[in-house]
Amino acid sequence: MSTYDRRVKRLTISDIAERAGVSIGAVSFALNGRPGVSEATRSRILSIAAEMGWRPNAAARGLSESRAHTVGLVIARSADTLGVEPFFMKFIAGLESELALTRTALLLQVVPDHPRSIEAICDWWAERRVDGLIVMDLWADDARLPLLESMRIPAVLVGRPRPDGGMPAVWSDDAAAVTEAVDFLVGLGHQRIARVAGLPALEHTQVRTAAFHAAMARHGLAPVAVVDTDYTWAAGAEATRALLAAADRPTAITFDNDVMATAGVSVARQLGVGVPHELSIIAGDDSQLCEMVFPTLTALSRDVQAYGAHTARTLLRLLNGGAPQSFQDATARLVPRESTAPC
Amino acid sequence: MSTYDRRVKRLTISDIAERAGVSIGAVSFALNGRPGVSEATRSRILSIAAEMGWRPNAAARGLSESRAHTVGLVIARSADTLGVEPFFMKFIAGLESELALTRTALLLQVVPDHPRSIEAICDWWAERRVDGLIVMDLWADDARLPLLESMRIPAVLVGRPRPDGGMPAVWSDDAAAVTEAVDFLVGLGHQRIARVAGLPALEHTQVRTAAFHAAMARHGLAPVAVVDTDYTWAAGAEATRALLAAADRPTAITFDNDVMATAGVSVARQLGVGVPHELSIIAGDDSQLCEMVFPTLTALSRDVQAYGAHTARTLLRLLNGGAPQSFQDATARLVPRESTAPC
DNA sequence: ACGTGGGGACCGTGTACTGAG
DNA sequence: CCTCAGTACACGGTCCCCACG
Repeated sequence: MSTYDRRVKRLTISDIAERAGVSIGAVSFALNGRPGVSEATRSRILSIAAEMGWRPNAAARGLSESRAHTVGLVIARSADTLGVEPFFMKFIAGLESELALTRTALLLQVVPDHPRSIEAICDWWAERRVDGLIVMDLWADDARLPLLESMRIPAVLVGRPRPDGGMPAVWSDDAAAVTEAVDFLVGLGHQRIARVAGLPALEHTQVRTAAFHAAMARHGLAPVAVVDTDYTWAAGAEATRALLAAADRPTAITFDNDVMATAGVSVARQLGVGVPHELSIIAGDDSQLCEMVFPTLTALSRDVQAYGAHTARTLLRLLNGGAPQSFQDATARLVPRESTAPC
Repeated sequence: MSTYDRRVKRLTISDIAERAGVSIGAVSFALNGRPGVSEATRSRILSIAAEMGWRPNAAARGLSESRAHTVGLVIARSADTLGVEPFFMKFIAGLESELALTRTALLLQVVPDHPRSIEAICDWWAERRVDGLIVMDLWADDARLPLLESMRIPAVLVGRPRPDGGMPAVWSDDAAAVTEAVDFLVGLGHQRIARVAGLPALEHTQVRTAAFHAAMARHGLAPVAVVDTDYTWAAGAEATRALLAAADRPTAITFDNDVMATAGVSVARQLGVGVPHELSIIAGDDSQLCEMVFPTLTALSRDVQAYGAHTARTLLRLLNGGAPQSFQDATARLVPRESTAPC
């Protein structure tokens, strides 16, 4: 016999019905705000339910409604890189602030790679554990999208909308943000600018890289280099080392996240390259980290929590029968700090 | 009419039964490995189920078994501090590596304070969304514990076991780790040592502070100061500034996490105090962050993912009817880096 | 005819009980 | 009499149909 007996009698709707002297159907109607009960009965039932602390059993409700009142988020990254990226926790907090309003739960799965992410999605869907999904870290040619479409799984994409518009997306104009960073550096007199990019398979990396080339070209400049990485500190350090060792050393580098920008500062210091006077640095994500290093980092900043909240709202609208409707969030804005200076 | 029709016909157990030419009872027995079906029938049913990609409906199973196959994790911290602490994501990844083995899902909730954490727990339990809980950030006098006991909610504590032993706990010897740090500093010749602690309401902060006093006393030393904080970078910076401005400035400071230690390095530099030659610094958590700053931080390091995995395993054992059995994880070990030097 | 509330089918699984070979 | 499979009901809600005043 276990310490915890699963078979303890728990409060059900019939307890409420009995206590109120009505049928369970009446209780159900009263609680869901449907017509069919008088206002007096409804309020009596509601106060009894509240008093007894009754809440509908999620499994029973889910079975009856064919709705789990739960959405899923699968994150496909190694735990190491996840940990240092403040982005995810902030995003999740934003998601939940919105989900809580409709009593929708969030199921989370952290898996190391894409195949296992697909596996997790299929499992959740087959078991009807989730009503819909939030899909992050979109690849340029993402195997999950055809899967989601063919299985008709409601989902919101965190990233650019697809041309066909079948799924809603929540996104911000990465290209404009990158352009602002380039314009800012050129305005300071920089001509030799390099970009340390994130995972090349990710769509937004490609968008940003294209925008970087375009912005440079508009100023009649050629990029010193664009280096692909995996977002880690080590990769950022190595990229910086290579860039600073080359003959045509850049006078400014933009990094695709804050972690790598920090690595860049660190490497520059080791090599005796002064930041910002000999090298300007811009971080592609903003977080407390950017204010924790010396010099503090000029960064592209956005409200990540709001981003998460908008994502949740977009998914909920879809689940409630709304047509797929994408949402463009605010563009990241440049926050100048100490790591950038005139050239 | 919505794009997504919730009423699409989905595979159920009766589809499998029909296809196999048996009753649904036989299918259920076959899939759950119970006696009552012949081996030939069982394997035939299993292969048909696998071929059709059938998975039991979680709501139906949960309703029938009175078990959600889901556990909950409530994190009560502001999104800001959560973001910079790599600890949580690593811990979650560790939890899930273990939960996935038994197909148990993880429900996550991030709330800003304790009362709302209690609210979330009550909601989940009343709705039977979870079978058990993982309780982190224990307070010395934690209002959640009596609640969990009175409602008989299975839970595992991440922290020291309670004297009564009613709930299993997963913990590591914080006192020993702090002692090792003090011994290390004293071994380097330090006499004036200060401690920048975390949230004073948290139990493990109190344990560490007590251990700090004891270890110092054993060496015949009096602490320069023990400063309570809220774990944020700003608090760490302020504490460091105060300590370094005082007449009896410490020659070494231990910080309760990596973020504040980073702040300490930053403030020391601003004040022209050389690290490590004039000031040694030890970080109480280890992460990539400790290797991202200059000088790199000597830290108390542990395998946080394994910690999460052990926690999940302990909870699952309890849920499967095992007696509450606590688990002492490995003690954090000191990893010397560049931020500590002889005095 | 209309507002109100009772009775019961149904959602998909798990699992006693029952009965046939 | 023992093995295997079929039937029936429980789990706790939602929601439709219909009786009653």
